[in-house]
Amino acid sequence: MLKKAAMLDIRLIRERPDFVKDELAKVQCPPSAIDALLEADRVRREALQALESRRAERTRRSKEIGALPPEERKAAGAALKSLSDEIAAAEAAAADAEARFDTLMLEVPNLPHPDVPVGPDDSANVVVRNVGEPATFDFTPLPHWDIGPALGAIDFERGVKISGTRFYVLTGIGARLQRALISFMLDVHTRDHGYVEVYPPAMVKEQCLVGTGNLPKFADTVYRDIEEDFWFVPTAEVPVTNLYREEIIDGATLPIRHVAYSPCFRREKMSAGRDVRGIKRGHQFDKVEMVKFVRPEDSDAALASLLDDAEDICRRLGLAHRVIQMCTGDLSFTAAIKFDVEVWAPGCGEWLEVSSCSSFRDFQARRANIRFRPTPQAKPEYVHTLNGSGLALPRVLIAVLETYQQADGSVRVPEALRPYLGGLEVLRPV
RNA sequence: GGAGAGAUGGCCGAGUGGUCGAAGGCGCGCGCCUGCUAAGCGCGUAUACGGGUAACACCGUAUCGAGGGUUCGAAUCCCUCUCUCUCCGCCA
Repeated sequence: MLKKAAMLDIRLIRERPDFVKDELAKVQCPPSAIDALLEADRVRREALQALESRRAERTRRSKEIGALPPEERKAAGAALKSLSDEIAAAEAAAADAEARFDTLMLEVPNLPHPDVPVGPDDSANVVVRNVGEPATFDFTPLPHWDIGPALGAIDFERGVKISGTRFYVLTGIGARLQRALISFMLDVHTRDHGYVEVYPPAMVKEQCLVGTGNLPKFADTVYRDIEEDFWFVPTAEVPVTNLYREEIIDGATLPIRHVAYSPCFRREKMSAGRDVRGIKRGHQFDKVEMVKFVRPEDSDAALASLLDDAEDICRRLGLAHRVIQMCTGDLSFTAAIKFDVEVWAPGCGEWLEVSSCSSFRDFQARRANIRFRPTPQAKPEYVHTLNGSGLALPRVLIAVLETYQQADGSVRVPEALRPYLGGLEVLRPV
């Protein structure tokens, strides 16, 4: 069966090509991509019509043969042989046209949401708000790559020894602190924010990556096992969004809100040589991810609350943070609108992205074919999908260590985490 | 990993080469009838793409786990694969 892999609605592109071109220009997609797509669509439809009219004829004449007495069928059938050959050729032509169309279709990025500021690159991103005062010190705060080893919490050397560059080992209180953070976040989201926890596979089939938009364009950022054709998830967004792939969801169950803890694997080829210090950017890290499936009319409100759910973790941990809205030029391939949450890390002196909250509108739903019935009798419609980290672990760990460090090298444990560490109040150097 | 069984519509379940997108039942929807309820009766009840329409209607094609093959014609025959179940082995 020919796979329908629409990312944008081809009907919208057909009917309003200039509008689509203008919008995509804002996300740095050239208009020629749309012209190529429209041409491929035209070729595809012609091929389809040619094929279908021949098939209709064959069906009609074959049925006539079926009505004949058995002894006459063989002779009557022989006359249809050439028609069948024609159909085979038409099928091949249609499959080619379809494949060409699908290829182009999958490489067109999402349309930006009208609320997104227009800009060429990250310089035009907008700081939406700052929350909390950055921690101040009467001594020079240390970066986590000094604090961590001193606490016996991070072992960089052995991480490199066993797995190579961009790997580290959390040890003792470090491992325990990360586990506490994971439990804390999952509890907050499930208990107070209404998410249903899932624990998904970290290895998925190729089709899942297409659904979320990682493939075909970003294959070089994902690890895979060639022998079994498994792909290692770069984020829980992939398995969780694909939970409902190829499904028609009962409208009454929307919105669906999931939160998932998972390891994440990234090749980080694009960032070679950058952020090599510390645990900020590794090939493997842990993350708590929130994913929502909502009715289209609810997606704007759902994004606002998703963002607030992510920020709530920062608030409860007492981490100074800011919210950045991405401009059109800095939007990801799949996002229609996106806000990043960054926490302040006073030791390394930088804002760390701990969450990226996006609405994909119907972009992923089209690719993954996730629909819902608005009412029991209505035709299925695409859901809107959203997701955001809630939050990314190693960076929260960094922010906690650096924010709560004290002059003697110890680190206070934020109130909210103490129940998860048996009441422990201070981490002390070993 | 070894052996066997299976995969049909929302569900159950017929169908082994032709008029089958698929009997029958259940469920569901609409209507009728019945002074409640239950039963009964009639009609309807998948998805996608393309054409068509102001929008409906309507027309065509595809889909009986997936892919390929045989044939004028495949749910039905052949091959490959996937998944599920049972037994054995192995494990967390």
